[in-house]
Amino acid sequence: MTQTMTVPHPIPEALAEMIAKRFRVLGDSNRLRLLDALRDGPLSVGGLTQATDCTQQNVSKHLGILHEAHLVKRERIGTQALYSIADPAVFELCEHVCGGLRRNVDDLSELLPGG
Amino acid sequence: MTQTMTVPHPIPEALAEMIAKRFRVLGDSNRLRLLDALRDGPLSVGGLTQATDCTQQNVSKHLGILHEAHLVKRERIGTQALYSIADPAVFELCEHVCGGLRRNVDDLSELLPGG
DNA sequence: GAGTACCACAACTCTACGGTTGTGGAGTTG
DNA sequence: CAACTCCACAACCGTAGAGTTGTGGTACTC
Repeated sequence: MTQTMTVPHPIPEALAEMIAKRFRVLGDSNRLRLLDALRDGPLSVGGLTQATDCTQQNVSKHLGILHEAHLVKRERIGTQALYSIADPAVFELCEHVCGGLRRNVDDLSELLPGG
Repeated sequence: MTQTMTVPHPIPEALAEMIAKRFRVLGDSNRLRLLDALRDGPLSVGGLTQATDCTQQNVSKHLGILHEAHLVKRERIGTQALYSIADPAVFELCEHVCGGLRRNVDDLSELLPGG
């Protein structure tokens, strides 16, 4: 499962920008919380607006960004728009980041007495 | 190795912001290229300046950001500053992102005739 | 058809951040 | 000490992007 080193080296400028762009899409806490809210299943814009404490317009805007990045799927049901996770792999990404953060904290902890 | 679902759900606002912040650090192509340039081993600021086409001040600034995020280590040797990868796991992150991008492209490819 | 949800687009403001310029400090060399 | 190299800090400018406000469009309901 751990496909190793498919990224060319040195990395082409264009690829670096593509990867960076996706990282930027994930670099907003509201968008992460929207994705998190969709873990239990599809939700409408109204439902997602309640899940976060943003305005409906703001939620719609962030969902548009996530949708353009193919991170969520959109399905229209009557007057509603049902959003769902397009690729569950995004959560693995967050797990990886969390793992890195944890190692950082552990390293700091060892530097302190009683750590 | 695949530690599953250690991220709480629903995700706390503060944690979402921490994860988002790290994503933002990785959301710049020059920083990704700096990390990529360090894959072969430690390099000085001068060396990294040559590897990219940025000014020395810009490289130093980005390295400062990467260092503050604990993504690179710094070691002073005389007048030089040797930077190196602090946690090789960042490359796995990039691999994951690349995997997601590939799936997106493949999905698009199937929609086109001859795909 | 009138009224009412539900959603998304556009324009605007304000902040965050990338890049440049200028400069100063630390270390080495002669 | 003087000159030079290497690096990082600070101030500035320009732009990308997050959030708000306003609004229009689509689909149900009565």
